[in-house]
Amino acid sequence: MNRSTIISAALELVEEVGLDELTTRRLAARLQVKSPALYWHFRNKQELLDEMARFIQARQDLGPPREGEHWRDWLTRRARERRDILLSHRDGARLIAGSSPGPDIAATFDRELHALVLQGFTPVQAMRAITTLGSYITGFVLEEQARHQRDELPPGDLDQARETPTLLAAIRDGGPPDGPAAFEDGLAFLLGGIEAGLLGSGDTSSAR
Amino acid sequence: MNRSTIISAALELVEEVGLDELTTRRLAARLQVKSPALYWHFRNKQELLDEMARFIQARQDLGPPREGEHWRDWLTRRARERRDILLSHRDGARLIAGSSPGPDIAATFDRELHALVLQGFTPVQAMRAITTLGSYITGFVLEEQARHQRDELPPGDLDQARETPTLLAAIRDGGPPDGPAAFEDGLAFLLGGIEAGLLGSGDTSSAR
DNA sequence: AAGATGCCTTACCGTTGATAAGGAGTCAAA
DNA sequence: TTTGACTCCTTATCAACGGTAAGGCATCTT
Repeated sequence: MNRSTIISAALELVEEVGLDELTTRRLAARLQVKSPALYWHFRNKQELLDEMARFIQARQDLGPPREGEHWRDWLTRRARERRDILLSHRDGARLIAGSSPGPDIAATFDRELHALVLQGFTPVQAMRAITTLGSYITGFVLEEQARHQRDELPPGDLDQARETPTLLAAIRDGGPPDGPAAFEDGLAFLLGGIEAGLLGSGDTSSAR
Repeated sequence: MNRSTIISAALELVEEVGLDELTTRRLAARLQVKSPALYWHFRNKQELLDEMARFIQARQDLGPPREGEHWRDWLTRRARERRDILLSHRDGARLIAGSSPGPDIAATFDRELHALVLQGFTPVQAMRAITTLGSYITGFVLEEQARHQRDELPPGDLDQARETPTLLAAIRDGGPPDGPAAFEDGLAFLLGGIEAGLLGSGDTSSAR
């Protein structure tokens, strides 16, 4: 038993019972071990959670843009992949939101910045583009998963029909405020704004 | 002692010791009371946390746009105010991210949608604009506050100088990935994209 | 005067993250 | 071959947590 096996077991356990029910004892039991044994491999529970978050995020490395791929398509792929990864793990957004990044993440990040710089971004523009997308995705999936978990007990507050007509019309025409369509629309906002930001500043060869 | 005094005391306590150290016993002690007394007023701790989050969010109601105010300026004010509110409470983002909205929030939301519809948005566009901004702000401040709290113990990992040159250049020129400048840039991305989304769809009277 | 209700206390429960101390197995040096 | 160190786990135990049960004591109502 090493750190990797513990992390894998912990992720499996979260998948089954949720992040709140991930306790050192349950995790130890699943590993056929008593709970203090875990503290030989991890200083404390937070260190385990950090590594779990890093493990999830490490799957996000789609590499540089493909040959001739426009940064817009590449960032789109990247954003969707990131949301998919967070969604594919129960409480994935909560998990990564509460942990520190880690050094290998920084290296990947740097490579991504470089890819954008090659397509005409300044380093600052590249950083802003990626971190803004990151904040958006984290916030979006966080709410998405929180609602999904909350809706197991619906409050049934449907007397609002006359108090929130515009909201109801919006939901009727556009679906709920979370979900794939909402994500895509927000993503389009951001990519459009990033492009406009590029054009606004001096240099521009938006087409590659 | 009623619900309001408890909520106020709880918010003060969070300000002093942080959300993780908000326990029913500490809160009760501050109110000169034993901890089970709280359960007369609240069913459980989550209900208290929800109301705390609602209390914070209730301060966010800057009303409809001013006379002649363009939606872009109004949304900008709204976004900055929201970030300021979250930042003004310790762990503010974590607090509101983990709680359910509440019905009065829905009413405010509807009023905001209506204000945008009056300026040419469809209900769906209005909803998308506001919720996307919301996801971004939540995600941004969440990371901002998490880092602020984490940086009390800096890891000192500065051997990365040659491993992440683009990232370092970006930070040198543009400051850290959180902070006011980063927020403003991301906000500008979103507003630009929202405007482009309006223009892209049929109707357009972007100037009011 | 008698009950009902509101608000709090004392006592207690199971569970949690975490520490201390120690015991077996392995492996290397004397 | 014995000794000691190192690894990795166990047992025992801790203080603190969220939460419940039962009861006490005012105050208000009838």
